[in-house]
Amino acid sequence: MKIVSYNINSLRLRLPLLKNFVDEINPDVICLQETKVADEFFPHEGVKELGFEYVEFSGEKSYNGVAILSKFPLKNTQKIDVAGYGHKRHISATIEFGDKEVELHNFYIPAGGDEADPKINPKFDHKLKFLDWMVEHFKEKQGKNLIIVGDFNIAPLEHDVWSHKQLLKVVSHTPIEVERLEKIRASADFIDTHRHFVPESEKLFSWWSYRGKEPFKSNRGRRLDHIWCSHSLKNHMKSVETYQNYRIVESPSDHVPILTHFQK
DNA sequence: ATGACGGATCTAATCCGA
Repeated sequence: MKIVSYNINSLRLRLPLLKNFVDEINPDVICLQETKVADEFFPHEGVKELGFEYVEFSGEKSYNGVAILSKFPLKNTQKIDVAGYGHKRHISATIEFGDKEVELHNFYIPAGGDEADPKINPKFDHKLKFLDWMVEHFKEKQGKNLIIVGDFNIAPLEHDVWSHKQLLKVVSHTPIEVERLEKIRASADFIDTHRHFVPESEKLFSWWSYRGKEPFKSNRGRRLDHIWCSHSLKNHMKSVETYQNYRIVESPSDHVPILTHFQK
């Protein structure tokens, strides 16, 4: 089972790009973030042409929005208004994987604004509340088969950013966020699937700013997108991919698709 | 490198991302 997480930054605009990706990679499940489309305008036809029979989504106009496209049935779909802000940033479903029932959660964690201080920056306060909610939520789910993916908007490790020193005070890499993320990871003993396969000493990015014409020239990227699984799936992990070339296609998202291949 | 870009929206100039 190939599971993809992709912050697509407008599903309708990038349907052709997504089609290319699906034709090239043939994933079984795609979790999208920043679909930027209200549910009544969801592009059903275009998505159907991608070849996914099971589609669930939770969107809003202009901002946020998440979706799961799957070749396997999606059961018990849930859309949670995390921390009560009314944003469409979560969708989950249960998928059968061999003899296991896997609970798949797709998150678009708030970016958090500019200032890493919840007292003066309501967006950072929102981000921390969102992360705290996740800690409590997954504490209750210990022992389940879990896969949680998405744009977490946090690059936790030194080599998840282009310059650890220069980004220590930049939202996405501040110690306060990184500690919260580690709490979530510990809450249900998750494995960071990409770092399971890619050594921590190796730079690994999934996002590059739109500013600057050639993102790989300076390579000032960050690893903001993640696929985690519970230990019960550890022996099923086969490989991971980060499709960096999708940052330099025509009209790219500022994020690239990432993939984890689980085998039965 | 706190924005030089890019997306969506009451198609102009504004909000937002990270």
